[in-house]
Amino acid sequence: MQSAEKRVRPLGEFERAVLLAVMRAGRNAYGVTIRAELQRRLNRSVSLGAVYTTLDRLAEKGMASSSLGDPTPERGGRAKKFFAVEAQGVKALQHSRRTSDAIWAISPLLNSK
Amino acid sequence: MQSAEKRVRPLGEFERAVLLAVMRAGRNAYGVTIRAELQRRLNRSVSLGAVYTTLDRLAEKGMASSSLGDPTPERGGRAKKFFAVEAQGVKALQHSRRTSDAIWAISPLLNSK
DNA sequence: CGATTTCTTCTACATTGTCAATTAAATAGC
DNA sequence: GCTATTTAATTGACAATGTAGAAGAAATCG
Repeated sequence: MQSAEKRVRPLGEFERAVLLAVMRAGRNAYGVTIRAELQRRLNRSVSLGAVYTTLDRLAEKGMASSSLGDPTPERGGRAKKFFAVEAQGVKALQHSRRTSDAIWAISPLLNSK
Repeated sequence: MQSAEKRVRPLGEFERAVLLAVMRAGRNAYGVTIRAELQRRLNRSVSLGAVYTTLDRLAEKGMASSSLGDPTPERGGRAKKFFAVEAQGVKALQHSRRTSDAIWAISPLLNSK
């Protein structure tokens, strides 16, 4: 019997970047660090709002999860909300990776410089 | 003196695929062939409407151009509208390629299997 | 002409991308 | 206890992209 192919919801490009950034940031993945990672990598500025919005949507889709951090910062400031990539997220990323490769493979003229 | 960095408008992922498909189809790039190429590559169905809409948007942005084909088909049927990738489109694709690579480089865990 | 074929246009709407502005929670001082 | 200050998260909005399905156009054959 064949698996029903749960149709993995496709990821937008920014969602992908965010998910990967979360992965990258590891146990320290929360708004500010994620944003920093994104800006560094994408080499452009990204608003925190954009990050949170995307993070929330990813969470809704079950690709990421969040947990409130210990409310014991060093010097004031609201508690952090940490994010983590869920199994579905990894799945989606892998699928996304395949699609991305397939797209670039369409025309060999543009391969990695 | 430094170039003003004309800010290359970013390409959405589907736009990218379409542009590459046009490139691929070469002198025979028009709705039907482009769509076929996309479906084969992306391994999923794509409506003609989606293709044309995207093609038009790319043209508006100056990344692609079109020209009406010779109105002399074999057996009825409206004339074809051929598309070609413009210099700006190539530029955008290259830029897009770099960004795409940068994104995947964020977390090495997902690299090409 | 009218039927048929091959294409392109349109109309619509869902999803994503992105901010700027607002609100919340914490803590150090007074 | 207040309140200024700090660090984060949440909202509200809107633009850009993704994607179809229905409708319209142009050609050719009988």
